[in-house]
Amino acid sequence: MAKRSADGGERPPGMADVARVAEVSAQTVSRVLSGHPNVQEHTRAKVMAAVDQLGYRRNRAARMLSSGRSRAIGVVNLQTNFSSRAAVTSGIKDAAQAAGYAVSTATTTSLDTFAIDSALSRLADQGVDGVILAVPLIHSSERIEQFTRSTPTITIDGSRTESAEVVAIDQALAARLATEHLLGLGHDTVWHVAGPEAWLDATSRREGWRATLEAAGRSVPPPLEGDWSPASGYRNGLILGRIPDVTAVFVASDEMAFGVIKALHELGRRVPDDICVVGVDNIDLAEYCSPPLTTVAQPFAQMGALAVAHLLRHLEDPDAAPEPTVVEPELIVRASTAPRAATEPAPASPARRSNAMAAPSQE
Amino acid sequence: MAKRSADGGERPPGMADVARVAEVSAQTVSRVLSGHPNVQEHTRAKVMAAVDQLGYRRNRAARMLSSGRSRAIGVVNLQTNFSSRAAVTSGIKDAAQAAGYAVSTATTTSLDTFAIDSALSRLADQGVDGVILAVPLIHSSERIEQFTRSTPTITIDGSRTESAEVVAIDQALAARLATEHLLGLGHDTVWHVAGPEAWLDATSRREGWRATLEAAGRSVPPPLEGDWSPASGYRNGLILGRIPDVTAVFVASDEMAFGVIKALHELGRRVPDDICVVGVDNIDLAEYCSPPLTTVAQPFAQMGALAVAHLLRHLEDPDAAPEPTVVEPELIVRASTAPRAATEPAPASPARRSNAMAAPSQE
DNA sequence: GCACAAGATGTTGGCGATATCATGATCATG
DNA sequence: CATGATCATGATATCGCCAACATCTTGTGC
Repeated sequence: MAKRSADGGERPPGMADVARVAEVSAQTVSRVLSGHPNVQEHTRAKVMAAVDQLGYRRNRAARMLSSGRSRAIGVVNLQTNFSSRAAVTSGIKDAAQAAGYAVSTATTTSLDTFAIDSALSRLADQGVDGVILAVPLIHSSERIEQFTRSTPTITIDGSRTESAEVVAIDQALAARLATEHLLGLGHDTVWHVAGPEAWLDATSRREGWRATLEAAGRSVPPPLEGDWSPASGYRNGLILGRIPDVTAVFVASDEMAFGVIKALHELGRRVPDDICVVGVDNIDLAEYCSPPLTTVAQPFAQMGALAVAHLLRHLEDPDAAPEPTVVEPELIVRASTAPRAATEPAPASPARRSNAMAAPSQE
Repeated sequence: MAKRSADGGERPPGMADVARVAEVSAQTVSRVLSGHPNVQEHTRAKVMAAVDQLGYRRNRAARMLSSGRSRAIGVVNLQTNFSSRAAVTSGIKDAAQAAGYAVSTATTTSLDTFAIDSALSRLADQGVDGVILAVPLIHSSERIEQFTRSTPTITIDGSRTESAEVVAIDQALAARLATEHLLGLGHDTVWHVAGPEAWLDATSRREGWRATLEAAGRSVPPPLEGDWSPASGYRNGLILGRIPDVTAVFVASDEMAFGVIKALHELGRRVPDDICVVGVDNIDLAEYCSPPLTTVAQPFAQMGALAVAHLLRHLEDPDAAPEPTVVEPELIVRASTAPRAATEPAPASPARRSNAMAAPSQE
């Protein structure tokens, strides 16, 4: 068995070593280290002294094996470069670390049931105590339901399952903020470049946009759809720029908004003079777009922290009532939107026809 | 002891259960699952059948405790939103996962010795078998050296320590590609916005830039310095735009380049007509900058994979010779650079004198 | 002053897997 | 056909810690 053969190195100290130095039993050491209340101050001090004299650290594997808990939580995330995803994860990590939990993330490259299931199994293998699901659950499978039943799970993108608790950003509100902002600037209606349907966030934004227009008695233009990438924004921008009616666009992500704006530039439509654009996410570069992008900031880190809080509460007390929670986004106004009245007649060179259809076709 | 009390749920099957079903000993199950060669095909099949009949999965904690190895590697990373960092991590994760290793990341918010040391400790607590250090090691402390001596470590940002192996992108080459590209376009010399000195990547780029200029017999302008953020690029752009001599700038990151370009726009200096800009990283949005950004793409994922390969090789065979490895970046030419000759006389508002001395002093 | 509660610490027995050694079977060789 | 080598498998002893129970101390009420 584990014989740190060769190496000549001495193995790291164990609880027994600490116990010997502190002249107490190993169990007492354990109690001190776990913050158990029934230990005399005097004893505690002796133990702590021994601990850092020896540079002792508890062995995670042994703890886990013995107690059946890992003090680790898992996160399922989609593998992307989008900073919004990273921001969520980092919020989760900070909160978890503060609570003494480790985080292990499993990334998936697709949203299909199999891929998500396999990410969950990887986490299960790691022995996580709970999971935060940061991807949309389009079709939940029996295996997934079974997992969420046996392992406390929080979803943070709006997915509902039988047995998982939900923490999310109010996406309908995000859409309403953006849309009302544009209407308030004097636009007759607002067009929309949505995210992929598979993403619940995306559909919530789309519905929020639609509802806002309807509530205001405006016509609802047909929504376009992208895949969150700047390239897909660009393709949609090439379309929007050719529709004379379009004066305001609500784009479901900043990355896509960059693409839309680039396309509009190329078509000679000025932003914000001819067309106003609002994004979502408030990525770092939003302010450095030209023009600086008006967008809806999402409290990613806060949501991550909240998800962790809920999960840990659930882990400590499995009977706690699951309460869905939403956090609110905030509109950040920059220069990609401006009052419509002030800049009505725009003689800028309108759409040129040309090889502008170069956009590669993809679903 | 671990008594899954209450819950009424039956505990997951153990190796003994599998052994019983397959009518072999637990040890044989272990052999089969570890791919040990000395097992008859017949037996192996029986065991496998039992395994997936029961849905058995080995308990990681027990394995770890018993074998002393965790089959997990750790990554130390800086907490940022920059996609380049995420790309490296994701390259690492993929490669590790493919090899059956888990990855746990520890993020640090600062580069000081204490913060890095504490990130390493967190990883040590997790019991990782090896570590990939993705942040620069400015001052290595005794504790850090001790860690790298006892745990196989790879650095991927150029840090050298006594006992860690190095995998890195050739940053001097990145700088040379950018600088030579600009010189090749007819510029007399090239200015530089560097990253923070603490980052070895940044200093390598700066030295590569300097060396290239010197080799070409050009004058070397004083380098400016940012902190990788778009905001710092913007600040430096406001300075550069006021210096009439400046016609070409090599910016040490795309994010900063966005800021530089925004500043130049605001000062009325056209890109690329008046000033050419080259970035580094080739982030997703680089193509959607206006103008689309010429940049040096770095093979982040490849480097991550390579680092994992080296680390695992080292783990399997501790005596393998440590061989430093570099991977090469690639220049991506877009519209933020153009031949100088073609656009010589640029009557754009030249430098105004003012508070342009804001440049922080640096060595 | 006694019985009993509550607090402080020690003792024992695994958690689930793997390493090591032991054993029985098969096989080549002289 | 005996002898040792090689292969396939089993038995046993932990790995380092924590849970449950046992024990010993101290304090408290009547």
